[in-house]
Amino acid sequence: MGVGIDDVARRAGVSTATVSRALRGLPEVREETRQRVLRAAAELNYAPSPSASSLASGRTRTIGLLTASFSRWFNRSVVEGAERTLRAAGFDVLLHAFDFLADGTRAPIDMTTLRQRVDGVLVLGIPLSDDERETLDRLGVPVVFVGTGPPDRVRVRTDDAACSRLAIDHLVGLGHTRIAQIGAALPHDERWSAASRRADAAARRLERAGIPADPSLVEHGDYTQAGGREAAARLLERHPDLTALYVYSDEMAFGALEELRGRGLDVPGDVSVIGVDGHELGDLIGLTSVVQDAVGQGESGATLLLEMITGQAVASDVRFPVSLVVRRSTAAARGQEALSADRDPAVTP
Amino acid sequence: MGVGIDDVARRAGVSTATVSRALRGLPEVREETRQRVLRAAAELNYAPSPSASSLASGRTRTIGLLTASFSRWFNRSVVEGAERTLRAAGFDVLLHAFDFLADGTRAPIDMTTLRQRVDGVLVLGIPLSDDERETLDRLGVPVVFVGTGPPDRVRVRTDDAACSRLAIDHLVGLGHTRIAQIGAALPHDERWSAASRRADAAARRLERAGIPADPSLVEHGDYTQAGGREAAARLLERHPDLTALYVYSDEMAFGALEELRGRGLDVPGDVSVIGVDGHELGDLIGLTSVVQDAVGQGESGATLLLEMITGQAVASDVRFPVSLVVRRSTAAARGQEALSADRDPAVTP
DNA sequence: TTGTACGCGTTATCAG
DNA sequence: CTGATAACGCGTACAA
Repeated sequence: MGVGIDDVARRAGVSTATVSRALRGLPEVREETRQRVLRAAAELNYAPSPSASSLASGRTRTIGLLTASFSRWFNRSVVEGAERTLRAAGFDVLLHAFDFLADGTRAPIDMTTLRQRVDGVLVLGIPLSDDERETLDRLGVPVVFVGTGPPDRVRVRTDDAACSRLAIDHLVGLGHTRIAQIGAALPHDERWSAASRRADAAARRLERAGIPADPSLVEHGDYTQAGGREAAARLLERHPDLTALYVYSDEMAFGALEELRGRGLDVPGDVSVIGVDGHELGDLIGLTSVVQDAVGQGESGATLLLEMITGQAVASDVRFPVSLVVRRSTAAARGQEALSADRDPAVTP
Repeated sequence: MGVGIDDVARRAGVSTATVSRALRGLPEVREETRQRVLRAAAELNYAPSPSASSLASGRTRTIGLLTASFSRWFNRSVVEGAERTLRAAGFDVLLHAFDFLADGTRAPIDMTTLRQRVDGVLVLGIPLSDDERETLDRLGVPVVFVGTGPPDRVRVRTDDAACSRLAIDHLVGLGHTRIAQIGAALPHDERWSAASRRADAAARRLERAGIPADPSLVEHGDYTQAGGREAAARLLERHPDLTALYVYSDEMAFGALEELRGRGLDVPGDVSVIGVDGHELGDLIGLTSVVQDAVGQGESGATLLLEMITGQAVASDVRFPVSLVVRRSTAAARGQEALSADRDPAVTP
């Protein structure tokens, strides 16, 4: 069934080898011959079989996209950017989404399913175990990490230090001293995750402001709204007197807002909340946030991967800038009202 | 390079044919032989080459997922459910996302890239042109439509009539008569899109309530927040006196809320708003909504597709139920306060 | 139940 | 610049 390369060859009056060369745009074909082949292919509505092509060439024109679930804004935004870039370059995208359990763990990823299937792999927001990294390496294809990744690999990420700096300095500038955080529990690779970089940077900024470190002021969520809500509940239980919350993602921050509202606490009257991401609904909800360009990180990661596939040398550590967008969810700590005289007095979202 | 099927055969002391049969779990292999093969394969860390396997068998164990962009909640939720189901069945997912332009149009989809690449196709929320449907058919693989699809195809969808019935009856029950709608402009297949089904059903319910049809009370968005906001602006420009808004997706409804707030209008004091979907943030924002199970629709579509691939007869039209969740964004029309005496008086989200 | 041998549709090598 | 032909690695009739 189906029309094959030799049908085209026969019709164009050339060999299959020439058809293959002409269709792939190789330079050693006379222009007139190429046109003849192109016409014959079009007339027969010919399209090469990807399996046969892969088998013979060893290339697949396919990229594996390993990502944590779309329930997280960052992941789906990165996927959007990466998919678009890869498709524009003629690559297909094989999607592997992984669900994390509530405690931050997940089932181990079986990389062997990708063997011989992809020309490269993009890993989004999933810290991999050493074992997983090793089997990934054994695939023998380029790998790019987006969002979180070991320092010796090609990676694209948010400037996490700047992230925490902007957030903490903003809160400190408003007079807050009882500042709690909602980060992320991650089973693997903790030192190189975005969450741990943010935690480290936050600790430094707090110290710099003369605020003593207190581990009990740090809780962990799973980057979902529900997880953020639960983490906020645990914090408020332990520290009813906290006045500010630095949350590592907008979605977790939304969950925290729900919890605060549920407890009858006013935002920002009683508690200021700042998130990270730049979620589309941040404006409507009035959430102050450190925003980043996630789609751009996807595009960038895809571009790097494509360059590696064509054998180019690439920058190994691309860092994306962040910026602060102040909305209604943060305000001066009690007793510091003067500082915020010019701010919108509107209350909870 | 790499270990092949004959390495395994040699090690297990059998032929390559037996290795192939044993590894695929075919019944005609003696159990003892199978174990020997399995052990040899494991020891050599063997995995069959997908390209070679596809080339020889004609099967790919891959599903094509055609979807409109993840910017829409429905799409990403369906993808989540479908991906999980397909992976659990041992199928890979090839992701093709398509961006719609603001006017509801998009670049034509080139289905030929899927030829010989997939065993089936899942189409999510993209109305296809006749031409696209035809080339899709020529792929010769089963196709399932989720969210929107022609009546003669296997499809999974929301009960759109119930959707509009719940929404309109809710608003009518609150005493509203100037009810505007934000639907979706779709370039192809308009008669069979979810939006047109909802529009038809809404018109019927309004008529039933004695409210005359007025096309100028219907606007179109692109299912994004920004599109919803713009559509709301156009409606309010034309009909400053409208008191209720039935929006075909929560995200567009969020955009409408932004526009209303921007104009200093109170929700639900001046205008009631009801959306559709069951977006995670509906609760925090206080949006009344007709909720549906999008993840379930993804799972269902994937299951149907898998059944079709194995040659089973399947239900051709699966309809998912919807239900109404009332929150703060809807209230009695002015002059009807008595009806809502028991409702939360809270104002704009 | 197992083995043999051919075919799947390209690409790449090497001559010409 | 073009053609002949050998891989590529596995599935599957057919034979045993």
